[in-house]
Amino acid sequence: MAAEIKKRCFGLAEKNLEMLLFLAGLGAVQHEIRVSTAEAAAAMGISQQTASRKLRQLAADSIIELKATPSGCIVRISGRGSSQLRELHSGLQKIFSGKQGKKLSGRVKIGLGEGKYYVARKQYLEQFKRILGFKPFFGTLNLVVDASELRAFLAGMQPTQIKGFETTERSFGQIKAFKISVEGKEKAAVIFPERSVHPETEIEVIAPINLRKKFRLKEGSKAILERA
Amino acid sequence: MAAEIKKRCFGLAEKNLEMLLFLAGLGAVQHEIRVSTAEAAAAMGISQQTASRKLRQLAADSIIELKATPSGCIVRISGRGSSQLRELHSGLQKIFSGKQGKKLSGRVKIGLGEGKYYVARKQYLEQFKRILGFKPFFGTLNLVVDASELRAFLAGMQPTQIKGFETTERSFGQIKAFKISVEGKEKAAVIFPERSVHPETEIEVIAPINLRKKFRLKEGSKAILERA
DNA sequence: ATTACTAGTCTTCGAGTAC
DNA sequence: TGTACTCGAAGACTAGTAA
Repeated sequence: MAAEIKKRCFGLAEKNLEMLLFLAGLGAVQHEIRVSTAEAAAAMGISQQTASRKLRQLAADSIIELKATPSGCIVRISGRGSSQLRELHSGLQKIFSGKQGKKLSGRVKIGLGEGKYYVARKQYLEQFKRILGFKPFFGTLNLVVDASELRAFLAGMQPTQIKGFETTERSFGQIKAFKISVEGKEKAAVIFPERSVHPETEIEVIAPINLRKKFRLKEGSKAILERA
Repeated sequence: MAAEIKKRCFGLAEKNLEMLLFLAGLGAVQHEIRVSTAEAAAAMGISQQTASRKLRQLAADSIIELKATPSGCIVRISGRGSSQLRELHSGLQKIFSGKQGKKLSGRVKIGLGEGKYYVARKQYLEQFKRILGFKPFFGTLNLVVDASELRAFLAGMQPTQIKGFETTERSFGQIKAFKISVEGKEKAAVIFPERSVHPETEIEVIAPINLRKKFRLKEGSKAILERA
């Protein structure tokens, strides 16, 4: 009975989307329409009872305004329903515009310099050189990015594994690295040391040169990463 | 086990649409992506097991190509999946373009003249005059239209009821009428005699004048109806 | 760390039917 | 014709767990 609140990818917490689309297709976004539950049921390949129930559920969730009369239902999609459909629409537009996860923009955050400490270990350096193809500059560029943009950006790439190792003092965990380019030019890599628990919206970038200097990046500057 | 085939409004026979949208948002339309079932599950507010099942269902329906490895899933949306998303996209575009069900185009079909017989009854004529506001020309214009366009066109209008009656010889059923205009000018009405079983894609139009003559319509000519 | 099977629970469906 | 209730059946979900 409790109204479940689920966060969904497209702002679409709606399970009766199909019915909503059917109604929208009948023009219920713009104005009131008449539908019988049987008509909707036939169009969607479900029973009249289920169509009736789905309509009432949509109405209960304020997705549509519903007046059930003995001669049919008068339906209009509410503001909330429209905005859900619009969100879906713009989401699809993004997908088919082709600019999906090819770039990632972030804002520079001057970190505490922990990155330096890890990256400078010679056991890591040797692997970076061999696997990524460059000896990283001593220091990392930290960027704050959007979590879902980051996910989309990374999903399309193969990660490279940098193995961990142990010294007499302590052990160093493995690092997951993704080859990228910065500002369309500079070869670089996003690294995820598997031990250190980063916030989901913060990433570390290493490159053969001092990125901050080359691109004159200050705290809060915008930087664009692209797939390599 | 049998693959159910349901005809749906948006060409979307897919119940795992949410997962499909999630994958598309990660760029799986353009290229292969890596996702773990747990990651997808967290993003969608479902369990890892369900995410796994949904992925396999999508793969079984050839909506996606799926390679499950011990280090995650490699997913790419198939041609079939893409086209379903595209259809959804264009459907939404139609909805928000605002040209939803405001007009209806049809092709003239020279009928057998049955319409004349009904329409010309003086008991009907009297009601047409009173309720629709005009005395119809002796003869109907038959149009072949698209079933779903017709449904969308009619859903946005209030029907007017023309009552049936009985003569000594036989009885005449009631007629459902929708006030419209033809070619943006001529006042008219689409009528549905409730007795006669029309095919879903054929409608009868009555007007105070001879529409066929006025607009020079022949068999197969295109005619546009608008809401009144 | 993965994927995915099994089993029990919970949700959703639709036939019958009331209004 | 309509909408919508009940209730038994079918399907979907998750926890536990194997691999």
